[in-house]
Amino acid sequence: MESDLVGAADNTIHRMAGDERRQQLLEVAMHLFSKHGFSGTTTKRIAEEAGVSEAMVFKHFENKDQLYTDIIDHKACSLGMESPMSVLSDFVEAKNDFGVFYHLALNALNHHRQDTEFIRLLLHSALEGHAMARTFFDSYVTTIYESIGEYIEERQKDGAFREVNPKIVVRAFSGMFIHHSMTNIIWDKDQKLLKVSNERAAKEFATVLLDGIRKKDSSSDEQNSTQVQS
Amino acid sequence: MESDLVGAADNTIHRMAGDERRQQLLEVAMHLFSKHGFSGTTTKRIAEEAGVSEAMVFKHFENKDQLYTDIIDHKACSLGMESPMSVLSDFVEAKNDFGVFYHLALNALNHHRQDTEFIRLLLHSALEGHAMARTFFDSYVTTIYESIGEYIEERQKDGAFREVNPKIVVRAFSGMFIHHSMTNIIWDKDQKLLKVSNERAAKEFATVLLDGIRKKDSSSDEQNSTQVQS
DNA sequence: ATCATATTAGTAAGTACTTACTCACCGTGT
DNA sequence: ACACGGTGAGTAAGTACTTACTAATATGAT
Repeated sequence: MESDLVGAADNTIHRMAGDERRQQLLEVAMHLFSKHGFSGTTTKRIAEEAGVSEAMVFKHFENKDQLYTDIIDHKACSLGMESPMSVLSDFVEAKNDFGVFYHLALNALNHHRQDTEFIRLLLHSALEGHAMARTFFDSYVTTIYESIGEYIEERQKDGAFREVNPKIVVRAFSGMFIHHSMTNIIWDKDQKLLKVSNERAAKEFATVLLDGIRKKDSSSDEQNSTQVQS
Repeated sequence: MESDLVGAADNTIHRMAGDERRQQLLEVAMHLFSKHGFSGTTTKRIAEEAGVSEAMVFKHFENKDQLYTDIIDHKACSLGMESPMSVLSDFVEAKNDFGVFYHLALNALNHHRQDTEFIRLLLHSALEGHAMARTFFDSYVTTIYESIGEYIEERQKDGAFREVNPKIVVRAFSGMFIHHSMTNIIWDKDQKLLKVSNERAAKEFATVLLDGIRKKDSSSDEQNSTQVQS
């Protein structure tokens, strides 16, 4: 069907160092798993793509399952788990509402764009019911819901926000940017339907969340509000 | 691992009518495909689950691929394709903003909840890059973006909505309820993180979209500074 | 109704090939 | 000299799909 080579820039003939090859196998495997899922990816194909015999895969990884979870551990540690809250703390302390939500969204959108493969892998494993997906969700997503939820609660006490269930607000807002990323990653890769920069998207999403789309002051000025620049 | 029988309420021993069996095979296969994906589902397993020999699968369907696309055609015609806009036309004509967005969301949420298997199938096929996923997206999703987009444009001309790219608004709003459904379907099936009725969710989402979460009458607004230059 | 006939639902046992995984064995650099 | 990166040739269990066949049922002429 397809032929997607990836790590075959091998002029320096064979014989990599062990760790190097292991790393390469992880990358090749991730690429394939993210494209075809777990059961859609064969160990033979992984080996081929890495330019190595199938036996090598099993020298470096106990079995296919182990390889899969190793990829996830590896990636989850290096990229996924760096708390998204750390970047926001300044804005949270300053109670800069727009800053908080803008950077939350922008940060996520940038991550998703640069780590498409991991997102696809995550989705595959979630659909297939792999245990790791649950782990990721429990430790990562729950954290965000709590942190952002707390911020919203605080701002409600300040009288700055309406009284809505904070979790619903988090769901609504994360829905905006996560669904935006998902659409671009799995449905509309060439962004025929909607093409915007991450900055623009984050800005509009944050503005909608905070102010909605309905004009509030129908009395005074008719149209100025937010200006749109493409 | 698991043992999920589905259509084995067979007291009337064997020998179904052809169409009946075909229907049963479609249902069983859909159930399995939605759970394990295309390559994760074997024809043997489908046959087993239907309580019939593997050969029967190939009597009714040319091959595994054909079975897959037959399921999708069948489902897409019967359930997916009924335009979600038809329900909204009354609200659109009345320019009932809340009505439009509330019922758009509620309708989708109810559909997603009652047709979880099809949603999972759709996601699997999109991830696996099956041609049908693209078809579904092109014909179904695009339609919604256009219809709702037009409504928003109209309301902007009325001076009722701010000037934002309508497509971004659609993306933001559809993100709220689609991501809500997706989360409940693939990540948080028992809704530990957030449990709300579809009516409640639709209401809050529509309200957030229209009015945001920030209080408008903030006379005591000290720091807003919602300016960020990208 | 009756019984031969045609049709259809169904199967057991294959075929040709792929799958994950193993093991005995190279060859080269330090 | 030997550890270490690497392979060729396996194996047993699956895989999608086929073949050659049986038996239940519908049909229709008598």
